[in-house]
Amino acid sequence: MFVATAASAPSRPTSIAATGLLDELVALERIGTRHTFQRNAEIFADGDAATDWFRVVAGTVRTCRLLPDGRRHIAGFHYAGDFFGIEGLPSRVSSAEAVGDVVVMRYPRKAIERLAETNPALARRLREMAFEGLADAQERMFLLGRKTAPERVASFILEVAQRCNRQRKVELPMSRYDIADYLGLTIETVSRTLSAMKKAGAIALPTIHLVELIDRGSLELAAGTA
Amino acid sequence: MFVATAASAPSRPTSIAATGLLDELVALERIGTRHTFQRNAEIFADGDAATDWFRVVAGTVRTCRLLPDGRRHIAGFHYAGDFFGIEGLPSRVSSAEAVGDVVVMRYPRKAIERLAETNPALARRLREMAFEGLADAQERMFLLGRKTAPERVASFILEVAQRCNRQRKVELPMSRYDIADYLGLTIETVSRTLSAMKKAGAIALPTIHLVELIDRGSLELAAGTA
DNA sequence: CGCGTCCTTGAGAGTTGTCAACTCCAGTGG
DNA sequence: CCACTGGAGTTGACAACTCTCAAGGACGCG
Repeated sequence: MFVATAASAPSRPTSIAATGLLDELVALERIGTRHTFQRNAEIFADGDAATDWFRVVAGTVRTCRLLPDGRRHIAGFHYAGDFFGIEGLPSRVSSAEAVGDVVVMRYPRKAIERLAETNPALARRLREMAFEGLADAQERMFLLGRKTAPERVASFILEVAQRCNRQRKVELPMSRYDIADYLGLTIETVSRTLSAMKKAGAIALPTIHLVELIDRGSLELAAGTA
Repeated sequence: MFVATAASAPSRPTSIAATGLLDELVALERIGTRHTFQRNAEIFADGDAATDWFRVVAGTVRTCRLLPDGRRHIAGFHYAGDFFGIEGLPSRVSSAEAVGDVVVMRYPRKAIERLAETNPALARRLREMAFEGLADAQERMFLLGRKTAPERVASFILEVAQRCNRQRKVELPMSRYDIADYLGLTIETVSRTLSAMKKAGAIALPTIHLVELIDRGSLELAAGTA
């Protein structure tokens, strides 16, 4: 099970066997505990001590930040295989919630650190993971700072498609509200933009949570950066 | 020299002696080479092979991304002590430029990786650095996704003040254009917002590149999250 | 079948962007 | 010494994109 989810994770696929990671990953697995959460359940809360790391086994997790007046921003969606809650702060500045029903593994941070001290392969993997996270974050900052609403939505659809290895039918497990808070828009703007893309023939929306890519080229063009 | 700059770097100060990092840092220093760049000179370019990591010794560096139509976003400013160019991608998706005259150290990535394989303390430090970078990036994403122009500018001033350990007089080495591209605004909006803050008595602007914090409380209030 | 939640669509408002003129200042050369 | 020049910054008027507010539709669930 673990190997399967680990293999489905990578944006930059590395052969587990080749890196000699397998033993380390098994060791990691041994210190983890399995937990399930229902839709919208809180996995950890803003202000909690950040004593654990998490990894998604099944389902989708969102990490959120709130402003006192209610404005919300979603720092990220985490899919099967992804680690989350791994920022370097002693306490949480965001909360993590289940988008649908999810299964996660929880690893005590201290135990991971101990493992990493003696397992260079695991240490390298953790490092790579963090650096990949940095690259992703820069991509998102660019989107939030300089892209228009249609560009953001197009980028988002393509991002999910790539993350989940889908060519035509892309599942969006999250609500429009989640998408809006992820892209720095409002639900109305997201909805309108999707409708416009549908009318333009770039996508179809067979159900609320499914996007079908009709004209990928025009989406990539709209996204600004493919 | 190295120890001094390393000591001036941390947002989360860790005693170098206590972590036993000193030897590793010296080893790191040995594989680095020193380089100087003039104002606006390019340190690395979009598309270059990401074979090296960099650290600022003196001055300020900006990392930029460009859209074909000319829109620019500044992914980050890097001050003395900061590492930059450490994302996990094989080639650069951004360029790095000197804001003023700068001195940087360049470290071959492979050599760093080799060092990290055998030095758990260095490996841990690199990991911490990456995780801190992730936390910073989340803060920035929140700013770009959900904060208003005045909130962004106030947050920026406070961020620079904290980064450079200043209480009242904060130096902004970068141009208004740089600030705008960092905050996802236009120079006009940045300029107007600074003028409004000045008129409101929150700050003074003795010179173009200097901000004096008159009423820090109102700035923190305006920033939304202090 | 009714209710609630999520989504869509419309109309109008507001923040921020665009375009343009003006100021300020450093550097240069008459 | 002063005029000229160019870049950076400021300010104003207007436009536009996105948000806000509001109503109406779709769908699932009791």
